[in-house]
Amino acid sequence: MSSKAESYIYKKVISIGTVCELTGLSERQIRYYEKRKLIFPERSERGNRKYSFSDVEALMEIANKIEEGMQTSELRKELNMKQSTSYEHAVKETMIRGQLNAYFNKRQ
Amino acid sequence: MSSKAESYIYKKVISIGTVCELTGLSERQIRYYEKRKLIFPERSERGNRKYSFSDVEALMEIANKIEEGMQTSELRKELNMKQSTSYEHAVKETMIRGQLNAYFNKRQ
DNA sequence: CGTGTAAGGAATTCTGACACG
DNA sequence: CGTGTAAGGAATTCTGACACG
Repeated sequence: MSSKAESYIYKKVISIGTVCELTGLSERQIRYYEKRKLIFPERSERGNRKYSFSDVEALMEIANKIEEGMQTSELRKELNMKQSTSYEHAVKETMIRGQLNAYFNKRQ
Repeated sequence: MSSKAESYIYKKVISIGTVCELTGLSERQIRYYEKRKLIFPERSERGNRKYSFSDVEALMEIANKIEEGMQTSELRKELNMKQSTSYEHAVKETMIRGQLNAYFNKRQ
């Protein structure tokens, strides 16, 4: 009754001020990393940015990498790679599933 | 690297406006249930209420019970019962652990 | 490139109170 | 008892810009 396995991790409910407290970053920094397409907050009706816990984690990793001298463009490339990799995985899975379906459809 | 098992469910990071959206309740209602000691938000430095996902779930249950005609005083009693029950459990566990410790200490 | 800051406006949140019932 | 509302102030958030480098 009180525990649904909805992933609260991805729910965008945290406002920028709270994200600042959680990450130690400034609003300026957080908005800049958004501009560089490293994070993707949602917007409330009024237009206020809303972040998830997942975003907060991502921001802390970004902050570390930046401190180490990495540039946002490089971080952006990393992100693209991760995404294309999981995209390829998805494609592979879809293909296999297609083969399985074809197989079973023949037998039905 | 990106998944820590911290319970985000209990982290107080959601502001009252967002809680309104998530629960469908008014700010007035949410503050009133706090006054009746049914929920316990934290406060930011400035004094703004911060809620957890757990609070949001609790509020939705409260809202249901209220709709069914239950009063906040009754809900408060329910809460006391739940808490005293888990308190009793904790006491029992502590006692058993004490016996175990006593047992092993003797043998050392 | 990454970040600080002052600027001005619009929405947010807070509290205590009047109101109905 | 539970909730709506107008009131006034204080903090929040937003955007675009100037700045340094």
